[in-house]
Amino acid sequence: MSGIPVRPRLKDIAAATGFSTNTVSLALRQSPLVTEETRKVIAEVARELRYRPNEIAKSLVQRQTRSIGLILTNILNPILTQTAEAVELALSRRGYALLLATSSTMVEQEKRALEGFSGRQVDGVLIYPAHHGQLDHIAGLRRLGVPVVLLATEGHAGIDVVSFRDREGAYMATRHLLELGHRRIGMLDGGKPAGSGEKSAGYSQALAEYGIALDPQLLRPIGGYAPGFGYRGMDELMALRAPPTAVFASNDALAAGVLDWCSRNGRQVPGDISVVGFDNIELAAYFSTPLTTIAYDPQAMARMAVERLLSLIENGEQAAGRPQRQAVEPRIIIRESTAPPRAG
Amino acid sequence: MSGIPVRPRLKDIAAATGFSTNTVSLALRQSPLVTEETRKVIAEVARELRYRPNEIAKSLVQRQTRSIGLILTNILNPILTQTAEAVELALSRRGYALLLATSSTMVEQEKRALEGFSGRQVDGVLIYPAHHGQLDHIAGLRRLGVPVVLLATEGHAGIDVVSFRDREGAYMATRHLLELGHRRIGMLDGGKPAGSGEKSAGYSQALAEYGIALDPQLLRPIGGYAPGFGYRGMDELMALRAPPTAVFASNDALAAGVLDWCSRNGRQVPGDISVVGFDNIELAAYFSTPLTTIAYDPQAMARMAVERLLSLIENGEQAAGRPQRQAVEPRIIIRESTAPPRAG
DNA sequence: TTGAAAGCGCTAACAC
DNA sequence: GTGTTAGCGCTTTCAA
Repeated sequence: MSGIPVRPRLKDIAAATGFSTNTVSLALRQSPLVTEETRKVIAEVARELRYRPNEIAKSLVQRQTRSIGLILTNILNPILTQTAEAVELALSRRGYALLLATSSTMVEQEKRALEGFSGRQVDGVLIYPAHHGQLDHIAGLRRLGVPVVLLATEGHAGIDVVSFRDREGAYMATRHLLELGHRRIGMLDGGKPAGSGEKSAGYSQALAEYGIALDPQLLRPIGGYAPGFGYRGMDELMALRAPPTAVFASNDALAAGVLDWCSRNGRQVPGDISVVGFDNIELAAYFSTPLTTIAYDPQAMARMAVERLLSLIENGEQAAGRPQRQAVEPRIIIRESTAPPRAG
Repeated sequence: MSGIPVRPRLKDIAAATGFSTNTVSLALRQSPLVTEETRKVIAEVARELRYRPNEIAKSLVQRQTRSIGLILTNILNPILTQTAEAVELALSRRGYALLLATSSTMVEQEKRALEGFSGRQVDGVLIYPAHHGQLDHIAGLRRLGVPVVLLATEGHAGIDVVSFRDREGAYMATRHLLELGHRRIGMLDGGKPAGSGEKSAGYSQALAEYGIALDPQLLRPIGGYAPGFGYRGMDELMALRAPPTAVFASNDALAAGVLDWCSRNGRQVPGDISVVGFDNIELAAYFSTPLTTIAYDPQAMARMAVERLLSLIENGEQAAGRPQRQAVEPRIIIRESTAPPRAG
């Protein structure tokens, strides 16, 4: 019977072929320094032994792991899921491995994940930060020589960023409703640090351009992005003395809750109430009323971010000059959930 | 100004404190062999230098990386997304890092990912296989000494598995429709190797128990899981001479397409047609008609799988005895999309 | 209680 | 063309 299935090392191939480990190493890496013939012999034995190089050992000497770390707040958000998938694809195409961690939107957990990555010597980090206000620990990583690219709504001094313009997206959504003639427009903001978000800023900006004063009762922080929050938000919004004729929900799941509220309370969409979502999840086109929403291209975003990160890694980070900011533009997808308000 | 921000090594701390690298290593790992006092001195300097151990070097000598690899077919499937998230959580709690790869349901890509993991010396692998029929390369890994746990519908000789019973879930869905009185029940099967799946087996079994012959026209492989496939599947199904009174869609996205077809073609759900989905995605409760569907607990599944994998890793794999099979039971969530067929 | 030496599996520099 | 030597940053004997 054959030997114990221990992982063979270069040394084992060397012993079996009579060459030195160095020659074996060279041969296996297709070095032109090695004869065609020796290479064949060595390759053959390597195959027989099922040799697989130990990347850990390689990493130690080469001081690079060909792995990058990705930190997301959570993977459940469809936009982040798509981003993760696209990042993985782009990375594996380039021969990089992906280490994944989640922060649960907590800076402490984010820090821990970052330290873990750093200890594991990742060549770079892609991060969707837990809080846009607290980026210093990330900048610190960067200063330590680890290339970092932010996936975020805003930038930060000293760090590269690929941003999806939440603010502009929200602006487009609100503006669309304004152009249809709506003047009382509610917004359901699922963001955690309530109201502080980019989306509410875009909403406010659009209103301001139309000379409409911001009614704080219409801008509701609801504390979460699940459909149930949207449903409850509608309860509040529609209980107002002057309820809105249109609602901008800060993501599509919320909008699903809004649509559900409408159908359970006998309101037509878009007849009685117009609804705009955010994210353009796959199912948005299949809601009870196909949803008008804001779309990004998370794939494009992921590609840009990976591209930039790998260039920072491979062309020397500092050499790449000052931090670069790129953005993917949102666009509005108009479906059937928006229409002019009922006359009168 | 302070020095260059190079990553300090044990040696640097040794030089700074006057102790040997060995003592520093011991001290930093809280060895009782080292004096309280020396430990303090060393810890202090380590802090000042912002020392972080190089896990790669540690891995090389300890022959373990404290990382595990997770291979999924894709992350977009909500069930897999939830699984990935739960796996990440469970793992990070235990101090393990997660390497993530996707196979795109292609065995070749799966093999490549597996080799990548193996080269990177992961301590174990969790895998949702691309094809249940082709598991030999995975068993091979296992034989190489790498602990593996399958996330799958079926088991395989020689590999541990945590299975979600697709077959049983489909059986429950179909049985529910039969109990309501439906006798012509269509099934839309999104699975890739058409019709070969566990779900269609469960469907057939339920029919058989009711003495209903399988009508091949009613069991439609549709080639994908996106809502559009469900829509087109309905086009076919309802064009039959004897169309079904109920439809079992093999996932919830498909069911969304089915509901859409019904609303666009003037059929009431559940009045004219009953619909059952599969997966119980968050939005299923918010579809135009809240969807009756089959639910798992992906979190429980992930926990079981991680638990088992870590026990294989930490208690010595072979020692753990013969491969263990565990399963999470599906359950049916009855909402508003199913009802008895119209009389006559 | 601390230090010296060896070695994890590999690549890189330099001989020959 | 191929072999020898050293060393990546750490842990692990084994001495002292």
